[in-house]
Amino acid sequence: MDNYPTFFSCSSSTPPTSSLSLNMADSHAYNGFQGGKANGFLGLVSQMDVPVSGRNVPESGSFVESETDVKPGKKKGEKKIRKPRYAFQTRSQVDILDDGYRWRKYGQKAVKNNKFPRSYYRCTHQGCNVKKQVQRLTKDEGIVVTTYEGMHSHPIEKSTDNFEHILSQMQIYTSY
DNA sequence: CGACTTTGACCTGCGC
DNA sequence: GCGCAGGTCAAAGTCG
Repeated sequence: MDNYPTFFSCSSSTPPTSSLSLNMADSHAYNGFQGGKANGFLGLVSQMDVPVSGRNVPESGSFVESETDVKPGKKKGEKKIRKPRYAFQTRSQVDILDDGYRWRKYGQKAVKNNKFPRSYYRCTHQGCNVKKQVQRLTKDEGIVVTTYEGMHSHPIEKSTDNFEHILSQMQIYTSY
């Protein structure tokens, strides 16, 4: 289901912010994530409050907050913990967006209605349970959708120069 | 040799 | 209940 209830709050015609100061590398940036109260973060919206009737084709816009079920059922009787999930699109030639953290790939799946496989990564930092999915759009193979799940519980591991470059690309894309 | 990727199998949820 | 699709596991392979 590539149409998990995402909706893109920022349309291409209305760039949400002119000065995108997204800094996932810093721990205080988590607050913006966790609270979901966008602090100028690309019109971050909470998915749960929105009735999803019908599908929203991700044509434009770039950021989404949604929730996901974690724990497929490895441990029975365990409560389902829902972790917030944050997806954004970037225009990039490469799938691997180096955001400064170290990721280990743990799976890859072909998804329906998409000729590109989706890759699953997990943060390798001990005790850090953050996951991300990387997927390219069939519709526009220049766009990579990265979905983050969970919060990093540790500082970034290397320079974010590269990530800032990515961010600048996001900016370019969202302002189109 | 350790860290990481690859890849098929397995599990679970969901729609019919 | 069945089948499909998404998500995860884990063994084997690869690389520095």
